[in-house]
Amino acid sequence: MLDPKFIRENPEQIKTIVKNKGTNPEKANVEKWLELDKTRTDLSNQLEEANRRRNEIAKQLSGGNITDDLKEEGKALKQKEQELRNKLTEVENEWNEIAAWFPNVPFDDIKVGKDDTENPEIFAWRPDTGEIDKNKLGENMDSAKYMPDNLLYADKEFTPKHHIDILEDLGMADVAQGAKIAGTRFVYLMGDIVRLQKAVHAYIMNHLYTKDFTPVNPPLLVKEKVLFGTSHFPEGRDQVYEIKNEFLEDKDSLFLVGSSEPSNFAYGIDRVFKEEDLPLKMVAITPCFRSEVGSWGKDVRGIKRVHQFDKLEMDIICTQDQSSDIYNELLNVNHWILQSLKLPYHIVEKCTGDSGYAASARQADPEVWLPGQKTFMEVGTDTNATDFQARRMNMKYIDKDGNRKLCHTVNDTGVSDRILIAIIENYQQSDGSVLVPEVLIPFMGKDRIVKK
RNA sequence: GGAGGGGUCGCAUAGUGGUCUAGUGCGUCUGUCUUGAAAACAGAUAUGUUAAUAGCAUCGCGAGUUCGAAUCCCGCCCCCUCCGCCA
Repeated sequence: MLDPKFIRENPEQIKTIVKNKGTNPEKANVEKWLELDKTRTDLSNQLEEANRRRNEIAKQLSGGNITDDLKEEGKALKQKEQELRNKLTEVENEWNEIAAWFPNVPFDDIKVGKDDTENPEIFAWRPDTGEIDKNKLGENMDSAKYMPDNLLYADKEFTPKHHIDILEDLGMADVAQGAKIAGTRFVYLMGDIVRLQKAVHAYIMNHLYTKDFTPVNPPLLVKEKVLFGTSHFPEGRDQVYEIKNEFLEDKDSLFLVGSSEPSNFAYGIDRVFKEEDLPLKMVAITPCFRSEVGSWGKDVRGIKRVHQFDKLEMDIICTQDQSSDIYNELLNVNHWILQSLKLPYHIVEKCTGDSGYAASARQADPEVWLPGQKTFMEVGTDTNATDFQARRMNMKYIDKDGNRKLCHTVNDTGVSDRILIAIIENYQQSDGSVLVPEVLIPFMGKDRIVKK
């Protein structure tokens, strides 16, 4: 949510942002909003004037000296007030509805681009030779030609396999049974792949504990306002599973979160933090649920895009001065994870056209190189939402001078289950086994995953 | 699912139709006093909105009665205690 005052004063800028971000201009209709805004102010002034007069009359009548004239005027005012309030509510609803579609203002240096093919690469790294010269980076996949052609950890040269083939050969994934009991894009993961997942989680959590993170187990079924708060609604409503049945205590629906981000940030709803208590650095490992509507024909093979997966997610509530540094700090966590797992990767900063997430003022995606598929796979997203989510969630802090200010929110994927794909495809061996990355061996209790 | 109690200004409480946006205590801030601190005394101390030190809104939420609602009616939410059921 943007500050109405800001919209009022910068309508042309909003139009540009709507265009650059590819937001539906019918929904994010600036002109219509401005019109409604005027009507709203007008109605609101009239209503306040009516209320003022009504209060005045009530005061005059207090103490029992009732006169019919004033009583009649009061009665008439009540009528008028009712009408005004109805109109105002109507206008305000529409006014809010449109404003809900205005995306956050991107930072000035964010590239204007049409889609992911124009995302600038800001960093690239491979385990054997280290960071790739920044001059060699470009857009999208331009650094691919500097990425390893072959598997870096293979015992000998062979044609790499797709992760799902490796998983099924090793008896660690059962897609067919998942589909049978829950439908397509549901999968059973079993055995060492699960142990590997737990190892990755433990490895990262131990690191984050030293960085002042608070582990959180949040609710995963939440009310609508939570998903509105993070801006998953209204834009991404179709991505979310709605739980609606007669057994809910509340009549309103609940929604299964697609990430712990909404749940974690909702911890700050209607709160006023003390400045010295910020940043509040939360980390949660939770299941995530996504309908994936609209991408039913995409990534159908394997576990890259499924309806349910686990994610280690970092969510930080901070002051306005802290968000940029926190954003970089989280990106450094991503660097640390991928480098210590010795996975080749690059990081792209999302251009306006690829940053569909309304709350985003800046976003970057770490993407791991898959030598077998000769492509990068997104494994996370670091997002600075500035005050966009905080305004929707009414999340504030009191600064040193006693002023109330909106918080900033920053969120980043630590790892999702996609990291398992990255590990398996990069560490596969000619005999079908998979090496365990060195740093995970103590957490895994073994150095290789083999067929039973 | 059944029975009862409760949600008021940071905290604790008072407040059953007008003098209540709201009293009192604690806390916090400022001042007086003091070398300084404490104590005592005096004053201040909610948020949102708006150009506004004026106005309006807000006593869990929503709707209603009334000229006028923290207070009355209706619906809902949340918390606590007990019983039942269950993971």
